[in-house]
Amino acid sequence: MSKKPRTAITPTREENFPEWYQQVIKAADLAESSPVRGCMTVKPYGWAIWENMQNIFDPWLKDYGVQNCSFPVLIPVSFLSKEAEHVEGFAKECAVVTHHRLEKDPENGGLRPAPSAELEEPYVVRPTSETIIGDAMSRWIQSYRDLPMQLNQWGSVMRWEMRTRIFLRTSEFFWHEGHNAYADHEGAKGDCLHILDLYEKFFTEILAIDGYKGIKTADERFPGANETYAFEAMMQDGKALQAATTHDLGTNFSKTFDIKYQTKDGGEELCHTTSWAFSTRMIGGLIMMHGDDDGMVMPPRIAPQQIMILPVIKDDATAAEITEFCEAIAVQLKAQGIRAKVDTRDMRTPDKMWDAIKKGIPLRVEIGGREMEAGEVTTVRRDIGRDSKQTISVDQFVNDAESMLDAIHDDMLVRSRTFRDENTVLAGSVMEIDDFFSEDKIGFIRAPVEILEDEALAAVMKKHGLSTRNMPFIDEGSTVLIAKAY
RNA sequence: CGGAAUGUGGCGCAGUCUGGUAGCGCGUUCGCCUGGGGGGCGAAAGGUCGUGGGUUCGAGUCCCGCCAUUCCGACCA
Repeated sequence: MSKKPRTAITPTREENFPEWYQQVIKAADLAESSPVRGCMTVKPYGWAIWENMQNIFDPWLKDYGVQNCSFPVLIPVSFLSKEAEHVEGFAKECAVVTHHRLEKDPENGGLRPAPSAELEEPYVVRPTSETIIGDAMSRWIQSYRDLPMQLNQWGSVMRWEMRTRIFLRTSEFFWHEGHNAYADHEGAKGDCLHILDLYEKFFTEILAIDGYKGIKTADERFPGANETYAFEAMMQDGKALQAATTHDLGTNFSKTFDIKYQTKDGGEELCHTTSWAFSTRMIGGLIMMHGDDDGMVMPPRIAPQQIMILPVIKDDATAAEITEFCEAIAVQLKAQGIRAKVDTRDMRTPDKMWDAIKKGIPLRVEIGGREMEAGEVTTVRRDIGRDSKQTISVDQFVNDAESMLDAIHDDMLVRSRTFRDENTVLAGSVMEIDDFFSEDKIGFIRAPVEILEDEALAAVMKKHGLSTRNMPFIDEGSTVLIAKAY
């Protein structure tokens, strides 16, 4: 009587992808929704992923010349209103601070904003910081010698979203936002392209997620940008996830915030500014890219725990000895900079295993009396599962651990690429697009850009909930990607 | 903000139609046996039934408001 092995996550991806996504977050203990509408509480295991993202990416920015700093979380409403397109884009989703004091509410005994403490000018909780950083840059940049100015801050922003999902879209989310200023268009454009390359490197080499770099169509541009460049990844359900963007803001913000510099010959010119970001949304991307029906599958380089060592203890007599044996191996792994840990919790072994599986720890190591006697370990790769179970000597394992993790990363990246390629479909007409999505197929459509001129396109896009993702560099602007998106 | 659904111990649900002292599974705690992909037996703890009103002798159950979550749409990283 062979029963189909129970999956750790119900429902499965195939049964109900959005619900599966929620359940993975819960099972892996990444985050939960909070008492604050639309906001999430990121739990330690989830936050550890974000910390790793910061720790890895931040030095890359520093190496490029970017300096970190911090601007206020509150922005004067008057700042936001200066750039016309920018206001239009963000005004409708701003949380507004109007008072600076609470007082006892005579009506119900609770607290209320004190009417006497109303601010003359309200603030918005920053939805993004172009304006307040533009204001600073106008004072900080005087001469061509001050350029380029490359600033970044790690922080959170707030956008009052109508519909939220943990990591993918929450009212408050964490990100880094870079804001650079250059003397001319070439500088700004080069900046956008360079940082997009850094993002690509980060997504492929660290997160094992490949996608498409490209230029956004006009209607998908950032409010206030002349050009938006984006990295678009394909999730397992075929929907697109905009993973990161860089914006060429031209002189739009320089004009409104008076960001000018004196040229070598004494003239006065407007700066060309850029802004660029990725966010905690990428944690959602990791889940939807790599997760399976048993939960999270962490790419090794971002995994908070890369190797989990499970002592398999049968009786109290050998417990201490086995644990010690495990700890000694962990020490050797840690000496190589590997994030390894022995699970010494007072739980049943199978429960520990499932916990490691649901959390997506890349490599699980089981060590019981048998292994200890023989000087061996049993390893299991999370991305492959029980079929990858193998027993090797401790020495070999310690020696190969790093390359085993690299192999996991490489395989995950190849799978990501293969999936993307297999689900990117060429289409030459609006009808083909309609047919594709009418048949419930998933993936990206790659169509000639001329299709954007076709008057029938809008209706089909609307019918299937599609949007243009970008015009990918690989086709040098001759095609456009069309897909459903997060 | 429109359409739909849901809110009952930590989690998943039944109970609501037909009002009458709040139940089940998992998890948790304790004990014993166990321990290499979710084990067994026994005991125990744990709930203002989302919230505020109303109807009633009596409300988880009926009526109204509000809030939250999820899904679909519009909007968006």
